Amino acid sequence: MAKEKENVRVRYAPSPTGSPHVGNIRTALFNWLFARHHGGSFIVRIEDTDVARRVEGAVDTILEALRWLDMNWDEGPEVGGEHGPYFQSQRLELYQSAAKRLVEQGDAYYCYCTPERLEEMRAEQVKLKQPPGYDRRCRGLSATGSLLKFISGSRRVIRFMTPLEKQTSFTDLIRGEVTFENANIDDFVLLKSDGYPTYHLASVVDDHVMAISHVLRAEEWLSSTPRHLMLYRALGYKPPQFAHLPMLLGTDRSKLSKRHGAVSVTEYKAQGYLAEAMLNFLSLLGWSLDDKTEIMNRQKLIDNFSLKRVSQTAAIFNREKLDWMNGFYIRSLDIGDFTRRVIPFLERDLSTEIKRPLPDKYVSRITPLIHERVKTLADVTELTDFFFIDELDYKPELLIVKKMNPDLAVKVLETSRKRLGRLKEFDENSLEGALRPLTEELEMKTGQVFGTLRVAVTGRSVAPPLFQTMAVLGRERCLDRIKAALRKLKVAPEEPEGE
RNA sequence: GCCCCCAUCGUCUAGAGGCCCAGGACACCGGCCUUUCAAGCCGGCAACAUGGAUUCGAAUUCCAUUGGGGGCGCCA
Repeated sequence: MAKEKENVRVRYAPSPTGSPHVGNIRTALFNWLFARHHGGSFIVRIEDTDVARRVEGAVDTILEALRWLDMNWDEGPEVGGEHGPYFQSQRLELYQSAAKRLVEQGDAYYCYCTPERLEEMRAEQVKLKQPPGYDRRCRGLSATGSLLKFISGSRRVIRFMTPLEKQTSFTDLIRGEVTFENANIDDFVLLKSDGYPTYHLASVVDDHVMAISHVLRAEEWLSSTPRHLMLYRALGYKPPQFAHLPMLLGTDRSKLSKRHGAVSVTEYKAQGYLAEAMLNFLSLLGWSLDDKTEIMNRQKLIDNFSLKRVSQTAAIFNREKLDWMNGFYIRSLDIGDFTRRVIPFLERDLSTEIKRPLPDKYVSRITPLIHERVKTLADVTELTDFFFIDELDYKPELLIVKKMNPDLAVKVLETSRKRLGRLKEFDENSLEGALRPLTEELEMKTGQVFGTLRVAVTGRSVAPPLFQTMAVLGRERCLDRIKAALRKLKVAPEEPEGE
């Protein structure tokens, strides 16, 4: 038992067809946590055996995602390892010789059926309401017949000769014993006509050669597991242990896809989610520590991760909870760290008319004001753009806050303008000292006075605390904005009733 | 159509026969705090899919039904 623990070797085997899906990364995370928990190895292997679907740059995107979440790999691209290469496209001979060996052993055969024929066959099966699957036409082909077709130039694949009887069972670490009737499994392709292996062959060969101890993959693979087991047996390999993780679904309960909005981790990063939050959130999709612990850092996750606590039920990716958790992590950042992380988002999203680079000192006076008010780093721009813009653009009506009228608003603005002009210091305390008494003097509520000022100074009715905001903006800017507001009020026509 | 998996609040989940007329979190709804918005604190709403069986006792075991998901490619 203890010996097995030391030999834990798991892999994340993405196919470079685009930017990685959160579900895909969740699978990577569980593999990574499992490896780290057991002191084993986490291997990254690129399954680039589909020439047609390969996407340029996808490998980099995938590795970048892993790096962002700080999931380091012990073997794989860039770092190498004893079992390389870690790109399947560079291991073709391995699969080809395995396939050939299976043919020689009588466990596989050449198939000359054309894609067109297979399509017709499938159409027919659908029409007759039969289960789709290869009809095994070439299975009985004699060696001579096969050779003749080959010489005549027909393209061919290698198919596995699936046993027609009995059943295949195995113990899934999460679901227990699972059994399949062999008769329901068709003669699947091992080697495509372009000489590339299918997933089934390649993953079995590689998992064996790379000494993978546990295969942790999404549940969508559960029904191909008997094929893999048959292959292990035919090749004389000892199979690894299997654990099929619950799927991640979209809000409509179907397999998570682009239709469900942001699905790639790269997008989440760009939207201002923190890697720490994403990691924590993903870890809770299909796994839990106990009945109350939710906030866990990387080390705590590693310490506690266990397949025994992985659920069997598919989970819906709940964006609202992610938002909450991201906000929680943001709030727990110290202000310097928060500011440092915010700057790239401001640089990216603020109007191009604003001079770059943004002044660090000014920005670091602003960030404390919205630190606990954002759910994502990208939220900051919208909340703070009035700090950077010269001319505020807003409707004059906005200046008439609740329980106010234009005359009162003018009064508030005029009075505060005078008062602010005389202030010695323009910091939070003196501002409060000067403005708070105004409410009594004018016999108004704080909401009326401060609300009006808020709009004048920020151009919006929702903003960070007034005195701090004004202090950061500075006297000159505040006075200019109050003047501008006054102008808006005097120029603005009376609002017609009932509009 | 066939095969496989799954089934606790809207969502993520705790629960491995009595501790559960079911606990936590998000969301939602109130309240407090408060210059707006947040944050924070307090409170509330809300679930064991259905039917059988086993048992003194079932959310927990078994069987059906229903529902959901996944798979059935020269894709992974």
